[in-house]
Amino acid sequence: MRMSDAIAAYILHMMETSSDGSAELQRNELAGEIGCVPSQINYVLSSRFTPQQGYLVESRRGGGGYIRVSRIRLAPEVSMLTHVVNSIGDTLVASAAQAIVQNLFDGGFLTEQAARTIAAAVSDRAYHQIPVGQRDRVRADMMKYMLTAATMS
Amino acid sequence: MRMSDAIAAYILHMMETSSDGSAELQRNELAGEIGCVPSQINYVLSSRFTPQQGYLVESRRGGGGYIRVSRIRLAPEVSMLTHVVNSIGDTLVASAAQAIVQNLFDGGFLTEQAARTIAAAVSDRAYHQIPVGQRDRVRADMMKYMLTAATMS
DNA sequence: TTGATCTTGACCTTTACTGACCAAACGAAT
DNA sequence: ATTCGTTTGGTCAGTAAAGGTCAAGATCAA
Repeated sequence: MRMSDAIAAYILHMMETSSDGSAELQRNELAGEIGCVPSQINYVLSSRFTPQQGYLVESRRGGGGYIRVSRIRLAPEVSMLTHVVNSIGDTLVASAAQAIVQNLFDGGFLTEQAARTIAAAVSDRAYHQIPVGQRDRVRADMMKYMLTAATMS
Repeated sequence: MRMSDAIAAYILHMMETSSDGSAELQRNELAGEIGCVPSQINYVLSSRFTPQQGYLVESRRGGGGYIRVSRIRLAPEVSMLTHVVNSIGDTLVASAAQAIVQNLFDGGFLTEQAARTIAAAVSDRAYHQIPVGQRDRVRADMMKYMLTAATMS
């Protein structure tokens, strides 16, 4: 198992077991327990706990410093999908697209069938006929059209 | 025996003997064992483990990367979708795509949200960045991937 | 012969990991 | 209040470790 996955799992577990659903940790201590360099914690936070994936990360340096990770509170349905659509730029990489779909599904904004369908439509394998340099643009378009349509249900 | 057949057989064997019916492999390692170049694994996956043939391929790059191949479980009630997927050729015009979606929705094979989503993804508007002559090919691909994904649960 | 399928290798993109160096917050001494 | 050492976390560039793409050539089958 990748070390990054172990770190992510650890943080997720902390979030699940804590009373308020957030994880509060100390960077050096966690790095010591898991056995990695401290900066890898930052790598995991920035690659797997981004706002687009539905997480909020706050931190403080100095004595008594901490890192707190919590799930972003989800807004009402229509405004959530609209907000996500508006946040998508002209291009969208496959991994970011998958994260968006996962987050919307977790938040209950997409049915399982719709989520699976969208995930398939934005996966890299669906674009093999399209030149590599253009895929992310088409994907962004596709995602916006689909989420907009999903909103109207 | 062709090398591609050997690779396909190897993957199939992995799937049969694994506990969950899926094969998880590392591209370079498998290429080394079988004695072919790594990229041939991709060729085999894209020619013999397509959604139309009933397989789902997922992969991840980077350290600790992997390729996972699994067989799509087909429930009796979704044989309709399977049949539709198989009946789609290499190209698919927008009007035919809309008709297919409408029929599947009417038949109760798609939820309303999924139907709206798919309809958006195969509508002409979604393809304005793609050269006209290529749209129907991409659309056919997109439709097959989405319907295949929609059959899974 | 000719079109489809197979094979290969050079080059590319993404993801993971590490460590040196940086920046901020705290607290005690002045 | 200022200074300064200590304790945190932050950044970034480099390296390594995967898988992906593409086009050219080889082989096979009709």
